[in-house]
Amino acid sequence: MAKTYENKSYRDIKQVVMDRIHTGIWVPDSILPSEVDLATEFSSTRTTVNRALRELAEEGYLERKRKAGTKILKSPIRKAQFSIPLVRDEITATGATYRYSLVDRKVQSAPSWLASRLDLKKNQKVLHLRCMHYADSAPFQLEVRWIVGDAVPEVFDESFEHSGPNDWLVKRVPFTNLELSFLATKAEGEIAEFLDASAGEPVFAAERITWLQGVPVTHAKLYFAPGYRMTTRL
Amino acid sequence: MAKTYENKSYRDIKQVVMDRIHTGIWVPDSILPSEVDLATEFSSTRTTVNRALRELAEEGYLERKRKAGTKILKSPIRKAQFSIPLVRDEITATGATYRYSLVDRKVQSAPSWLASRLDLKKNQKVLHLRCMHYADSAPFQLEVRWIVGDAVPEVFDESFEHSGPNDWLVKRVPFTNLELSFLATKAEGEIAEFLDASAGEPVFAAERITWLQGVPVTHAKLYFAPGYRMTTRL
DNA sequence: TAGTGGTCTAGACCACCCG
DNA sequence: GGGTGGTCTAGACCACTAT
Repeated sequence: MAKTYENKSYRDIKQVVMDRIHTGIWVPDSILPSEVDLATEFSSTRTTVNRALRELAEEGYLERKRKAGTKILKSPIRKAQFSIPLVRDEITATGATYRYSLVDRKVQSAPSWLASRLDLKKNQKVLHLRCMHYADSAPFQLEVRWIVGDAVPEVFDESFEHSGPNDWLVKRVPFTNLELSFLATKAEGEIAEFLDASAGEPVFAAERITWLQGVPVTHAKLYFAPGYRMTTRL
Repeated sequence: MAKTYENKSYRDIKQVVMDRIHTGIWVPDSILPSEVDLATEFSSTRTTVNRALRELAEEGYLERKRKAGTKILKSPIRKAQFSIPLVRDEITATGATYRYSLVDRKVQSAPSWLASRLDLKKNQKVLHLRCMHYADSAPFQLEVRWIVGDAVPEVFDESFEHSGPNDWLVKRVPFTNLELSFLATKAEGEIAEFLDASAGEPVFAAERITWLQGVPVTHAKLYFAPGYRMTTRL
């Protein structure tokens, strides 16, 4: 005997759909009833059902295609979301005091690895910065940044003595594309010294490249002090 | 002379809102006009404006509160999304051939560090597994996994000789909560051998803990072969 | 308590794309 | 060609919360 549901909210519908998937009433690779049918079953409207299914699709559980219908994905595409706060916020959020220090600043031609990575023209002028971010006087992050002059000419007027280029960039230069990588690397030489790490110690690093409408804006490599973890919860 | 917009789609409205923020027409910390006003301006309806603003809020640009209105955030909370595919999919997506190998399998009491981490009772039975994942015969990932027997009793009947516990778990055991960390660690001893890494070489690792309605299900630590990067684009 | 966003309804037109 | 999802409209009631 089929149980009848009389739900109202899109949240309830999401819940029922997920329950049916988990209990095996609906199985992976099969097609769900159409929105119209579900709306009838739930004594709801298509608009509400649509929102429920749309969100579940965004969350990676379903795949929707016109005419083909809504399919249950075999293995949900689990998406981990990391929020990328400003270093300052990340540090002060822990209760620690944030301190910034400019290590060096130099205008130069783009080194060839960078030109190749960002697809720059030969000899394009870039601003090269190295900065340290401290949490309660302990090294937290070493930032090695390159900013493309053609994309942001005003950057050459900034000293970045008292605050980091990231703060400045997010306020001034929007970006439309971002490539972000996480990796493990070895702390050596100066990097180890700045981070107060033993030579050869593994450190967590992030590499970040941003573009504004196809134009490369900046390349940043962030080396975190030993022991750093990037964590998220779902 | 104020320009009038006559947009229809929620996408257009999102675009206009973002443009106004980027060009400084609307500034951080200020409050946007109400949905009703915007609907009028855009010759649209509140429903459509609502969707536009709701999505921008989800994307981290706005903060919305009843009665208080919609505020522009100073520094948008940038969210990086990483999809967490099954290892198999990650490897085959590159065109390489995937191979799985069970290293060892043991039923035992939870070691104290694990019991503490997952908040298990003393002497709770867990299944301990170590597995290797290869891409074209090159080591790709070493998986060190613990599965809590009380949460998944059937797991003790599985041999996991020919396919990994992850495949099995995602099909059989839904989870409601997930903690995921990325970190850099040193390859030593057996880990280095399995990953074909030099002793002391930095490797990228992920730690993943899942719960089902508050009950801990599994703990996995994934060690990637040297050189691995986790990358995402926005 | 009044104003704002959160959500639902009922209906419509359309784009896409499978068969 | 026809069924499915994508989206918009016009209107309504409600929940929250700043004032």
